[in-house]
Amino acid sequence: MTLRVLLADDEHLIRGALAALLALEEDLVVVAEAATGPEALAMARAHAPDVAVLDLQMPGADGVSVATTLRAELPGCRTMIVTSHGRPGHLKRALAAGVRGFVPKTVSAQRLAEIIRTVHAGNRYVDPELAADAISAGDSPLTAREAEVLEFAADGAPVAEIAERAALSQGTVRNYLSSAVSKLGAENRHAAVRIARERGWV
Amino acid sequence: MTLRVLLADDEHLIRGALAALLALEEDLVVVAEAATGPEALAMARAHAPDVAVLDLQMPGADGVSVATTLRAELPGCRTMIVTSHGRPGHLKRALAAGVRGFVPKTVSAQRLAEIIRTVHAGNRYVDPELAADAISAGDSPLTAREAEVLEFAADGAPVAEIAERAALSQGTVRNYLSSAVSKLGAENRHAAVRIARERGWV
DNA sequence: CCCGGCTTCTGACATTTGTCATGTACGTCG
DNA sequence: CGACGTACATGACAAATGTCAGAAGCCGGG
Repeated sequence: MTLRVLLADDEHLIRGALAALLALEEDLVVVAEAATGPEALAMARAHAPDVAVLDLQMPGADGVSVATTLRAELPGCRTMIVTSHGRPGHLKRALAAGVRGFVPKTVSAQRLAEIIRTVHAGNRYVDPELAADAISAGDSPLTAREAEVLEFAADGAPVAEIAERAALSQGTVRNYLSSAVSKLGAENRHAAVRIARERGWV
Repeated sequence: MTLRVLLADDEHLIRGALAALLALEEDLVVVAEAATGPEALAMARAHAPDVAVLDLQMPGADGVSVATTLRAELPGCRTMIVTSHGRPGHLKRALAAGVRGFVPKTVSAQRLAEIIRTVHAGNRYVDPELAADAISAGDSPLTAREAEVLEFAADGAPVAEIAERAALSQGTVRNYLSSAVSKLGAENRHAAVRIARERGWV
């Protein structure tokens, strides 16, 4: 009884190397590979794998949104995320999307294989260090609107533009930004964006 | 006559997988692995490899600074950079540091092996797409001071702080920021920072 | 039902910015 | 030498931003 795996990562080098390493495991077989979010979805539909191993950052659609779609379309397919830069908020979003495994790329291949089996068995696995980060970072103190406005401010747009895009008055936008900045203990909104990014709250 | 390779990448998964794939090549042997910049240097000193394959982003010291040191200490050792997010400026800095190969992680393992051989033979290899990006992005239009001030502004610090850290008057800082912003065609300095980052000019 | 929190707005104010004109000093290059 | 570009500064003004007070509506919990 082999365990069928889908591998999605935009870095060809990594993906190929990973596939080779997983192929060494007796009970695992990589049935499909994908380099982008949409491609991963198409491959999953075509091959119905047991476990989908997704990179967090991919062109098209990120790992979490792929996982969400997969959860709806292929309930029998377990999903897990592998990532280089694990920000706490991503972990939260991933778990909310029904992802059962979340590991950094710093783990070894044997460990990854074990985790794939764990996930397939219906259990969950979250990297202890990432979990600790997520717990210590805690929940976002920002309200929904504050987060939304901060997101619009992320690329350095002036208040007028943010107001237009968020369909709010400029005064309201400034109030939200102001409260977000004070909640995050930042110097100004740009620093606030940076902090929220680090914590994965945007 | 085997070709001795040093592999440095902070992601254990990638590094191990890569080592396994390169081991399949008859003429290549991975003599050392490292997860950080300083570790890479120590390993290089201990094993004197023919080619050092360095990740651009590593804890401690990045690939380019490792390459610079290596160039001085072990002139016989060729260096090459492998990276996920290749920004044009990095390529320039890398070439200036005497790096002979610069490839994204999207290449296949066979290709990487070929490139390692190319580099060892004394030739250079730069990924065509990255090269095109670098050429189209061109040289930084910023003067040394403009770039310096922009860098201090990178984390969203207010002008007063930048002025202090750069030992300039606030007016001067604003002038530099202003000219940088107009040179980059940005809305404001924060957008300018983003653009300069993308182009690898910071 | 009333209180508190979230959302939304307005208006006013201080501070921080971006921009411009203008000036000095120091190199280099013709 | 004189012109030119770069580095650095000042001062002044307009625009953007940050902060505060106040006020209205909505919703959920006690």
